[in-house]
Amino acid sequence: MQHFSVNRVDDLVPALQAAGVRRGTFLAVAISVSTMTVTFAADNVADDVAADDPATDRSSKDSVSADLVIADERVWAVTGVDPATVIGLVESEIHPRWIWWSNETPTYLSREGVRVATCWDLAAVHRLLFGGWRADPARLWAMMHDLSPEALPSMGQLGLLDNPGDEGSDPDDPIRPDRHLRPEWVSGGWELNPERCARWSVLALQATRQQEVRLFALPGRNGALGAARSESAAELLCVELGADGLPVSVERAEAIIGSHVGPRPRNEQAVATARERRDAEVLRHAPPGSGTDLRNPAHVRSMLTKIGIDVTDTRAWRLEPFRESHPLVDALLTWRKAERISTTYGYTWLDEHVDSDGRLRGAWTACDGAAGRMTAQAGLHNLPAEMRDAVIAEPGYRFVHADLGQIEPRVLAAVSTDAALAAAASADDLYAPVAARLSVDRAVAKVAVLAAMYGQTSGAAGEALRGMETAYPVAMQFLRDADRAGQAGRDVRTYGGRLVRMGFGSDAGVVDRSAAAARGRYARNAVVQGAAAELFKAWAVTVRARLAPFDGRIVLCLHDELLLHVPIEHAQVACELLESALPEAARRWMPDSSVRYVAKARILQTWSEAKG
DNA sequence: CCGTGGACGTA
DNA sequence: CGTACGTCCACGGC
Repeated sequence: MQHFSVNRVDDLVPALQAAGVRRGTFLAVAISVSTMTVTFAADNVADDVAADDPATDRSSKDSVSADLVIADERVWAVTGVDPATVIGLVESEIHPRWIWWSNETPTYLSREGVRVATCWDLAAVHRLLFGGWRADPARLWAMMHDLSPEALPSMGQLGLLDNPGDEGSDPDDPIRPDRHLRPEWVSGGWELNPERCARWSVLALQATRQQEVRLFALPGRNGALGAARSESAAELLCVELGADGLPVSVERAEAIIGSHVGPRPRNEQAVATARERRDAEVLRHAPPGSGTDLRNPAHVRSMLTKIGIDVTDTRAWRLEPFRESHPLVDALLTWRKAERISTTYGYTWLDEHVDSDGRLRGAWTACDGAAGRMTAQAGLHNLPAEMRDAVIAEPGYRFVHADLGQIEPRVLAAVSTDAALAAAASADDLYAPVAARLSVDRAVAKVAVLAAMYGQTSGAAGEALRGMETAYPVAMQFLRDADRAGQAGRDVRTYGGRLVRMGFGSDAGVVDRSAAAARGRYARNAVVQGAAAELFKAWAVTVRARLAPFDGRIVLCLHDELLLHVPIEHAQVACELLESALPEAARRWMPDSSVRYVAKARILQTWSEAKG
């Protein structure tokens, strides 16, 4: 291990370069804040290639074997120098592909003002390979070595006594005799000194090689390696989204909130008074003696029964037809809307999530536990359309917005390799040629396509659905296969290789018919929604990379929608970049380019101008 | 205190 | 007897 201290840190970059570390080289890093240490590990044979060039991708080589014994990784350690500064230096001089266990590392780096372009996020790739969401190092390592995650060792109150796999072994070895990671290493022990820190980065490098082998081994998943890189970059994007936040005008937001629930209350008493006043506006229409708690659905339901409205639940869409029947219904529905604003998107929400710099910040995750869509907290993903009027670009900036048009049926065409549906995707409006093919109205065609993807069997879709069978048999068979797998409790994988677990729960295997049908729909939807999420993230991280030179930032990702915040002078180029990044990302996601994807980018001042 | 179901916002 | 998620609320178990 080469060791660099304050005096010799300038030699680090030349030493890395001399060892063959260059652009795109896998470089595992571990940061120990407590000992002010950062260590790097790289393969001894530096045969990595430019990260973003699919033509020279590792997948074209056959040199990766299943037997990954790494005898002599190269390791470097830097102590006594701010780790983030060191990493920032290597990033700007070399631009490696950083390897780390999870996005905790880029989160730390971001807080220290350092952002990197590319990485390999072991946790993100683990979620891809094994499904679910838990991806801590111990679990990741265990599953990578085919050890049961149920047998994960724990620290335990009594130390070694309750760790039978650990007798007589070396506490300085991070790997126990039973091949599990040593718990006391995982939970911070690796930070104790530079030697341990170095071992920790070597383990990350080894885990990466194992993941690569797993990805190559996925049958028929040429896209899995690209998905691993894309999902890793999405983790970086999520860190940045959380740090940057969404520009919001507090003044405008308060005006919108005020229009529903009145001005900002001055104290707790005023909150209660306003609430009672809103309640009274509904209850004055209610018959005497009925339940008075509007927040209790059971009370509301019995109240409605008393005025002759008998419903199974009190959801808005169910009550909507009765709006004219009785003034109570209209008052109730109006109350619900105001109550939503008041509780979820009211002044409290504003105070808690919009910082003094006018940025709405929430935590982002790059994939949910199911099909792999991004999620966001603090209401970022379910902001009422009305509130988007308060999402305003800052002075000197513009929003640049685009969404992926009809992304799910286009992705279905691609992943199912249905040539007829792919042909329909060549149109700006995919549903037009589908409607022509089925000899139905566009609206019916749309319902039929969505019904096929979501597993809906009732309603108006039935007839057109039969037309789909003859017009697009390949896509329909693909969906049916997923449905059957789900019903049988068999796991499915998305195009990019993400495992969607179906064998969950205690009742796996023996489920009643409706539960089996629900699983079928879940799987049917997951292979489409999940693949669409992969393409979307590939697009988003491509935009992130291409946008970097123009001081623009992605400030919102919404499943098929991107919102950029860009200096005015760069808004036009960002607009073009959003559109040109789509075919680039699609090509990387899936080499076969027979399906056309569409995105129309526009320059906006407020998000609400995007219509919706 | 915590999990569950109803309700509703987004895609 | 269309999918996913986040958030708030009331309830009922502990």
